[in-house]
Amino acid sequence: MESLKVLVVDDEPNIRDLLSASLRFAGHQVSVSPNGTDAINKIVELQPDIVLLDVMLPDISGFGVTKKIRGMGIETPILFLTARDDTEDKVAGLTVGGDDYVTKPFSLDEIMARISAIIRRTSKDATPGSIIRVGELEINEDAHDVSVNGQLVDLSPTEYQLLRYLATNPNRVLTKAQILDHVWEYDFNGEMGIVESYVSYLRKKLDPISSEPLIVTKRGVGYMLKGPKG
Amino acid sequence: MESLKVLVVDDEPNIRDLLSASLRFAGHQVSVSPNGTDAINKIVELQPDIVLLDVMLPDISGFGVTKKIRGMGIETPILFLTARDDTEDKVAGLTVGGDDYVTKPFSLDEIMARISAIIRRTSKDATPGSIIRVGELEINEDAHDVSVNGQLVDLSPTEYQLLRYLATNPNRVLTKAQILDHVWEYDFNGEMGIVESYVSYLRKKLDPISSEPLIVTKRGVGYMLKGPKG
DNA sequence: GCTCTCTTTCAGACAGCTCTCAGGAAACTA
DNA sequence: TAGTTTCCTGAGAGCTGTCTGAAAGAGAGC
Repeated sequence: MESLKVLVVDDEPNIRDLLSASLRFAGHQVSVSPNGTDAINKIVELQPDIVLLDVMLPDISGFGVTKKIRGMGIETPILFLTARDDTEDKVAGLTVGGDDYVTKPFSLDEIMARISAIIRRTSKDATPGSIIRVGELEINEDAHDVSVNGQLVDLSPTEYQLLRYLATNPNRVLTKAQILDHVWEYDFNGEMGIVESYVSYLRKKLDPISSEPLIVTKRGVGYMLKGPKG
Repeated sequence: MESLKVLVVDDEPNIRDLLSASLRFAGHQVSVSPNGTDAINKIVELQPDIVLLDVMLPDISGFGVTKKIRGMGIETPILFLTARDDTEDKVAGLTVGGDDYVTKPFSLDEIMARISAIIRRTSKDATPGSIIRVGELEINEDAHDVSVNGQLVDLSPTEYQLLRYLATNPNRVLTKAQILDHVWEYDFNGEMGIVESYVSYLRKKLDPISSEPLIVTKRGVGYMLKGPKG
């Protein structure tokens, strides 16, 4: 994914920092905004490629912001951030066009995946296949499908996300802390043992099909997905 | 690695001295700070390339310092220093963006490796491969892999660190004391015999593959990794 | 309501690692 | 050559990190 102009709109500083740090690290130009009116100004002024927009804002709601800028003829795609218990149907109606939403608390990897998906859909010409291939492994992000040597593997949501994160960093050791930060929700309060458990689950499903173990343990460091060449 | 501006923030003078001495020796410009408020001032004033930040400070915690400077739009990467028994969930969240952490007690070589890694990741343009090559030896820092003449060698964490330290100083004799200081944690209380043991382990694994002994003993002085020339 | 799946925690088993020690080899010294 | 120092390496005790099955809890769907 090339460098994008991203606007992050949220009234919670923690969320803003988390998102802006991650997005900047991913190579994007990030601006932040704490409320609706400021967001509208920044959208008009900066013309971002995508807006991460909290629905619950102190002044104008995220919906209001959307209505306003759409009224101005601005078609910037929006990724809404909503609380989990917000009535989903209200949000669902807003995902027409290029828009989408994630519920709080989210995981970083989920946000990144959604952004990629939106950009992929809205950029007409380029259709950079949404397929991640690492050796015998193939992940189809559109279909949420995983196959090894052409054979489909049924994964739970968390298993899928974990594998996806590993697959986007092949031949690179990822610490349990990194995995926890990217795959689990940001308010997850548990221990790293859960990463071990899920790696174990993945291995049990993948290794019987693959010709050699895909996930290798680097003792004292972390885990690594083994790609075709070192 | 070129010369960097580094700020070391820790309330323990011993740690400050240890780190600043090593970093200066490595050619960096080092400033130190004993607490959070002073650290914030110095970060704003000096604009360091990287901050080594103890989490446990007498006034503001390392997290507080981070929040403050991030709020000012300062994106300097941070390497956190945390106690090993801090509940790990507190640490989670630190590996997003360019930041990272090490647990106390650490080894100097680990600190240096982390700094290199952070700088490598955050400097967009230059991607100086994370591969150390010395003669027939090749160390892939991303994969934590070691190979001799293309053949993979399986090393324990300590063996890896020792070899890495030797490989970053090829054709240069390193005393056992130096090795102990760099590879083992700073509160290690044992004898230098352990260096001999680990050199022995390494030789047993490397020499059967290499065409000539890689690690040579300089009797009465220390050990040296033999590079292609000299 | 019930069932089923998924998530998360936990504890036992186990392999691998760290570190010490001691006997013996090798290399200097005189 | 004999004595002394330094280094090498095998053996082993204890520890740590990892794996995995079991089981409780949460949530979705019927």
